[in-house]
Amino acid sequence: MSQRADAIRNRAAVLDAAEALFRQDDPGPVTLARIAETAGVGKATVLRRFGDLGGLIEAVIAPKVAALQDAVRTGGPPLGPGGPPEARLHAYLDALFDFVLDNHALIRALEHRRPHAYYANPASQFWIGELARRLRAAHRPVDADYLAYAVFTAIRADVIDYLRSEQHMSTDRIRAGLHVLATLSPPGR
Amino acid sequence: MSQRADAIRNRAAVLDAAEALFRQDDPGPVTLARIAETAGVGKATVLRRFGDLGGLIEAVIAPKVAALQDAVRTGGPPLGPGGPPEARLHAYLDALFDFVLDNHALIRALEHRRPHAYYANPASQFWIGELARRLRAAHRPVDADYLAYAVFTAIRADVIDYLRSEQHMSTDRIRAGLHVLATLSPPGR
DNA sequence: ACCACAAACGGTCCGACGGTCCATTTCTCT
DNA sequence: AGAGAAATGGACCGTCGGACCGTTTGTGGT
Repeated sequence: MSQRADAIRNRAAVLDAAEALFRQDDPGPVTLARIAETAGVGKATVLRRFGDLGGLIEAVIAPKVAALQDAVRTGGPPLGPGGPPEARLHAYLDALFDFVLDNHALIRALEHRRPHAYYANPASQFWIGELARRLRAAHRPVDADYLAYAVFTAIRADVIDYLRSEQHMSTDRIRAGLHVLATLSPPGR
Repeated sequence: MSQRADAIRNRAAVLDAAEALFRQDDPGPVTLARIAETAGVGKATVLRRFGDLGGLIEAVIAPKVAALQDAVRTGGPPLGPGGPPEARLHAYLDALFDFVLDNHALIRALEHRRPHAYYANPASQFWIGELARRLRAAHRPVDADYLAYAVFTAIRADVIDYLRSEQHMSTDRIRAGLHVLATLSPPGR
């Protein structure tokens, strides 16, 4: 046997506890000790299982990331393969935007721990790469790789949270702005 | 007399020390204790003068912010008032971009302490407001207020540092991408 | 020149945090 | 049931931002 039963149970308990804490309306500081306590487990158990707090957070979103990646890679069009490039780009933007809205607290935590690590994260790299691909497919005569980073940065959870809570922008307005950003093309002058 | 001489001297020493530390190529963690030690002063002196670390950092960039704001408000065109809207927008973007490059460590420190605080900062609000104004003046048929936030977010120091150091994008490429971002208009379909 | 007092000072202390250590407990296989 | 490996968790550590407070220092009035 590769894993002891209690270890598996505890692992799940920790993931559930972290998820629950981050899911709250205002999570406040989601600390290692709080997660451990909520899971009814010692801090060391959390760390041994996930390496560090960053690893735990990544483990919490991992299934959600995988689900979205599946939809993108093998789901039905236009989010999955197939369909007109224009529609694929917009469907992808919507999916990404919803993903950030759904997991904003989690993502903010990731963004906060060493920003480089957030962009370097395999999941982020996938989102950005796919974004660039779809921008290119939509034939935008621009530096698609840079624009992909710019658009991805525009959907950072901290930015969106700020625009919503402090600037009172509706999600629809932000979403619309995002689509415009990705639809823009240089003036033909 | 409103201020004692030694207080003034120490205040300057602290500002110089902080500036020097942040100015280094790789500042590493610029900590309260390190700033105090470099300035030859106790930590309490730093805190009493500036409230907290955030206040100190803001005090360090304040003169640079003021200088750029002066150039924007009362300098010669196209950065200052006057000139064609198109040129004014580009000159402003260049100035803002250079400003971030020059002060990236300082700005990253600000971004890192509660992202909301960074955007809410009066200086940031000025940059964003002016950006929206110039976007509107250039007659972009878009949500200028949102686009201003998006562009401002694209010149976050953490993002630019990442693109340069990890993605090996040249500053010229980033700068060009930025100009394109602000020059784009929706396709006329 | 001196003195008294407010202003400024800085070393020490505190609480919170992420992470490590290791003596003890608990599972699982035979 | 028993042995040994696996897992555990509370105590511990280093670091950080910030508060406290007894001591020192500048300054304006005499």
